[in-house]
Amino acid sequence: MTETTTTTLRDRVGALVAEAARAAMQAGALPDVALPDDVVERPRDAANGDYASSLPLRLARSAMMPPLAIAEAIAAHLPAGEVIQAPEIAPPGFINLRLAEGFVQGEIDRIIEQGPNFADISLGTGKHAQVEFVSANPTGPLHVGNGRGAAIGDTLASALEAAGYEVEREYYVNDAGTQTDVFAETLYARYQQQHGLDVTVPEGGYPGEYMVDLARRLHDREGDRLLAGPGEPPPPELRELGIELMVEQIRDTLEGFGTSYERWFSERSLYEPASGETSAYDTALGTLRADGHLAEREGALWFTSSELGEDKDNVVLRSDGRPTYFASDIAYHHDKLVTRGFDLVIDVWGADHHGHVSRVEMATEAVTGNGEALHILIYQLVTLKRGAETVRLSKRSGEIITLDELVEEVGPDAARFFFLLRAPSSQMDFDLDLAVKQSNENPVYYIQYAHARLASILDRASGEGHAPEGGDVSLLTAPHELALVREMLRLPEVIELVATTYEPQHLAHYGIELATSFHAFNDAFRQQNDASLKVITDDPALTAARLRLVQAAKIALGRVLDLMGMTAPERM
RNA sequence: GCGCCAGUAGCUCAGUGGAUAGAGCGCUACCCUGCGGAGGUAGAGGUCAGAGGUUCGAAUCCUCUCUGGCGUACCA
Repeated sequence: MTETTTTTLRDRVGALVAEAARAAMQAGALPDVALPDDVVERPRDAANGDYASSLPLRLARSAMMPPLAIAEAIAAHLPAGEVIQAPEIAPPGFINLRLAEGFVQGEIDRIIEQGPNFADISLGTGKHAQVEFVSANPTGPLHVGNGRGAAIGDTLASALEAAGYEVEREYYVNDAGTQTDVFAETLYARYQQQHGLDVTVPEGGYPGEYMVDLARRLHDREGDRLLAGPGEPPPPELRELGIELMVEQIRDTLEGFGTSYERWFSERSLYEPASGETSAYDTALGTLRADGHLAEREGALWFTSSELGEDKDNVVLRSDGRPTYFASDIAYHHDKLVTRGFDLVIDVWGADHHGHVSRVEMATEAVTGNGEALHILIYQLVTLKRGAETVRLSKRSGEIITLDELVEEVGPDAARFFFLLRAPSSQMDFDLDLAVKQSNENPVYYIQYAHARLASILDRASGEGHAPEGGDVSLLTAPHELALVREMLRLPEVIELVATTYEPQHLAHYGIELATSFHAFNDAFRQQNDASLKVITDDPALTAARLRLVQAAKIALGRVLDLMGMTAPERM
């Protein structure tokens, strides 16, 4: 059994350079100076090696030596080895490192051994993480903007899993606030209309047509038993059933988008004491009160965040005695971090909520003492366009484009990938006309096509009696073959990057680059007009070796697609 | 007004203080009796919004200005 390496290759190479630097210090070739954490990076230009270190440039000041002299001192203690070739020094003070050919070849076997676990790292081993995302009010269908949150949150969760965390995906259901009152009133009006009553939707209610559909479903299911007397408010059960139906609809939409959750967390449950104990709300507010973070003023109860550096205080309990959503948020984060004890909690919010970030962070720190564990990820809003025309995203505007409609038009894979390509912090335009018109040119197909081609080659080889088993990877020496392996070896580093920056777009861009490497590899024979460069050739040993490369590439590409929640088709 | 996020190729966008700033789409020219052409190769296209500053080195960090999005409720 081969030992599984769960650090990244970058860390391994970096450790070699750091060791060499320390050896140079011990030998007196270099003054004893502190080393930075990261000593190697991936150079932009492959001509500068697989990894490069700018350590000499960075140490020049503290070591009081010219960068090139430092580079030579380090390089002298950095011999060629199993992993890297002899280093090259490049002005003004870089040490360029190339992976040893034998090492690159051997990694093919290791990737096949690891199979679907290839690229797992141990960054989060033993830690529990929670990613909460979408969490839209259950008062209407999900729109396109929610899709961005779903793609980001789900992929982030997958990347954290690959990084070793135990991850829970959670949807926070706002079933307790004033918006659900408005929802219930609107639904009740539509429900009454179903029974021929002349009632209008209340001022400020939800005008959308979906409320009519919802009322019809309610009518079909429950008949007229939810009708109250004239002038009476909607019965509580109607609200419950309405929210239930809406949550079901949202769950269906997300499943159709390829996203499912471990847990649907009810806001209302924060106010319900668990078996004779105090509720999460009482516990959290009690902590704040005990620590002197609450003050009564103007008949309301305030979180005195201005004493903690915030520009103003925030109401937790209104003068009419009803808690605000902020109060729920405090209790919710206490539950996440203290009651459930997650080591890492990521909230994925749309930019329309960014005004809440600092106060929730502050309150979380106050109530848990562990604010560091919370990371609130803000994604900028999606501007929806039809050609040049901007479509507003709002449940209250006339036209809303639902996530269902988007999935219907472009498919879940393309929709997810489109969202994942953009950094969360970047505002993005989503041109519906373009998405439909150019769906065949969407980069999602570029990646999936590469996967289908890989599968096809293995199929064909199998039909002709070839198999990857027993192939000798040391026969693979062509540049386009080794370049493909090198590209695969980046995946653990990409996962580490996503799991530490919480920015899933790196995965999407990497997917394109890996597919590009494969397409270039696969078309080399055609470009060079040389049939001996094909995978399946007259040479059985070479064929078997190349099939191992193809098998490994299929594993790597399949992993990337899986992390993004996309299908990895065997044929298209 | 104040705060947060952004401004990079014609368009949509990547870019972890390092070497000649990239991709897709669009455009130009090539490569098919094709292990799947939804592909490959090459090319044109840039004042990294502007001005200062920090640094051996800045698209990246800091300050200011301009432009856009969002927020700034006892709404969510």
